[in-house]
Amino acid sequence: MATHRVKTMMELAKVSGISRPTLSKYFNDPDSVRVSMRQKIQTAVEKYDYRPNIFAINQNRKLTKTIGIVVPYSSDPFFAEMVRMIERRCIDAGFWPIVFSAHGQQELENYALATLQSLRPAGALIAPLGRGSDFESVERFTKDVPTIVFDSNVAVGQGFVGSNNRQSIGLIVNYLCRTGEPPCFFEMAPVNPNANKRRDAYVRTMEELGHEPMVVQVNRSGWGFEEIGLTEGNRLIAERSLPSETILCSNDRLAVGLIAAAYQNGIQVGFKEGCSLRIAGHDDHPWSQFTCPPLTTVAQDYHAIAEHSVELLFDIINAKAPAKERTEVLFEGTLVMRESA
Amino acid sequence: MATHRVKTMMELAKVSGISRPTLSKYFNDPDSVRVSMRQKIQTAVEKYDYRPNIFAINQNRKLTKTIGIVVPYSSDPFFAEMVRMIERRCIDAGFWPIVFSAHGQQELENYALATLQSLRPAGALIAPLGRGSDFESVERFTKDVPTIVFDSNVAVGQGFVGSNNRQSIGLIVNYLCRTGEPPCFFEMAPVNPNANKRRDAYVRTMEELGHEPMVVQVNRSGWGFEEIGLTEGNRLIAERSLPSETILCSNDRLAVGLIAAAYQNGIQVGFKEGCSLRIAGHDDHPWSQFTCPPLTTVAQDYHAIAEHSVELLFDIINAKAPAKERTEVLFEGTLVMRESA
DNA sequence: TTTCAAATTTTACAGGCGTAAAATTTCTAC
DNA sequence: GTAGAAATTTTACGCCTGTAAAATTTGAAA
Repeated sequence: MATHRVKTMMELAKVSGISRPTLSKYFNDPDSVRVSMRQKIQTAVEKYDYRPNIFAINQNRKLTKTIGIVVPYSSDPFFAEMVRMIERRCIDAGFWPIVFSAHGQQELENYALATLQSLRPAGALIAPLGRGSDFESVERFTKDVPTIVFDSNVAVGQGFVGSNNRQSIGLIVNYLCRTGEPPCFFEMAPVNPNANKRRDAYVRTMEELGHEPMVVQVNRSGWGFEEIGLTEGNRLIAERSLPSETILCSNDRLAVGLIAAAYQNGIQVGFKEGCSLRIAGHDDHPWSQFTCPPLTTVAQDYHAIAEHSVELLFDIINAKAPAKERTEVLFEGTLVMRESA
Repeated sequence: MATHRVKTMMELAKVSGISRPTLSKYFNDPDSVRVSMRQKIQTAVEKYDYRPNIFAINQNRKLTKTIGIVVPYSSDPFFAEMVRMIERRCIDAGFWPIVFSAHGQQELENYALATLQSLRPAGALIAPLGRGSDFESVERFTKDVPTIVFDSNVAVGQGFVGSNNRQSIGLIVNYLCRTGEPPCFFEMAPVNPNANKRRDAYVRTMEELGHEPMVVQVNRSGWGFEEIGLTEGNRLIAERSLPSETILCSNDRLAVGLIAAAYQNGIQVGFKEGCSLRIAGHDDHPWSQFTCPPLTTVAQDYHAIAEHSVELLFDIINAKAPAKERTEVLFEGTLVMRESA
């Protein structure tokens, strides 16, 4: 069966006795040819190990089968997980996902968008850097490519899918207040809209419950959240400047660092007798169950967000008309009670 | 300056009064045209916001500027970090990196390789799944594309760059033996050559030091290392079947899970007075410094591995001749002493 | 067997750029 | 100012597939 390999569709047409347009039709949509023909083609394709030239294909198609995925930081477990789910859905739907990470840098986000744009993708799913984004560039991109924004609600694209921070923060603040001392809120300089929404949600919930909001903002930025949690946690502990013995972190990665700081200072973390600090997070990152103690947090609905983002994008692509209205979909968080708070 | 956008090189030639072949030459290598011409072109390109069509370009070039990067699991912090460094180097060298993750699945690794191959990349840097790889597929890929293998030494491609496990494991085993009870070795069913090499290195070093090797292998596989460390750690502790109070884990992620297990069983981990278990890892993952207690481990030289892999690949690409001999380069690990052992 | 719609083949052109060869212009050195 | 080299332009063809339109064949129902 190891016949010489065939490199063009024309050659395949010759050796298989099938016309080239029919082959072309088949590769565009295997179901568009008769069953008998389909099988004949499949046999020939395998026999001659033929694969269409991606570049030639996309040169003439108005719409490629490429779906761009752009995330701000690919090693962040939240995004890593999102990417995995999104990729899977795209492949299953016959699309060709291609992933870019901005690695936390505006320059690289712009590069990714420019590169992606020149690939003329059918659509894109992007989680912008947020505050670090070059808004003009992102907007220009979305003017050209059907785009769904997820996680960080930058006001561009045909839609947004994310978490309902108001609800999820409300949930955990309520829990923390009911089970002990009302929490203070630990955050760094906000890097994206989520961070702001979470702080605001914290403040509002505390006020609703009749407590004084206590926001501890440290003047740090970047994507090394754990390191910030550790360093600043050490400082706050040394200065004894934490306004509460219950600390709600703006996200799990910050909490991971803070827990490390507590440990290194000999402070027992947890909700049980003998513990002097309660620490909670937000997101339910994959590693949050492995902290010591395991982290109490609010889970974002990863699956729903990924699923819905992709569905929304496919709808827009298939509609072939830019949605007249930017849709926003928010999923609710669920409380995950572990040992830390 | 917001003139109407120009979409083809021909149009750009018309509006700028520069011939198309010269433009083509410029885009292939800006240095191949005179300075005055270069500036004229750059001005026109910006004015008309022109970007060459990637598909049309690559259709005719024998060699594209694409560099494929394939990793077994993009959310593993080791690979996430490697990808970041490799991407950066490629971009700086004027190449176009494109990343694929196998997400731990053979099927997806094959898909990634096939997709990549049809992009006709100038070269590829791949970290195979290892045992989970479809060797035939990987080998077929490397026959077609100049490839450097990193991390997991599967015997394909033009070269390999990785860590000297013999040395690094020797280092930490020595350290552990000098500072306390000789370690047992905790591993799961090996997923790649590294795992085997590390165990063998452990056994040999122990023998050299006159100690009885104690390998604890748990019959689990997959990429959820922390979970395995936690679950199996809990079991081993409950059964009291750990052969030593010093445990060297085959990698940091396993150690993270094991530390969590110890914590949850009320066991103090560390090298200090009052601790009853010492736990060490291998790799120095980004989050190993945030465990409780911080993890003692051996650092792989991420930077050197990334750097050298890329250099090697560029050498091969530029030589335009397949290396007659497969080169193997190993970098040494360095001991990172923290609190856990 | 006839009939007609559906599938396939034939023919032909388009897409945007690489690239080769010959003709022309521009620059550098004398 | 001029020769000679280097850069640029002109001209023309090729890459591999998409796709449209007309001609032909195929298949299944009547």
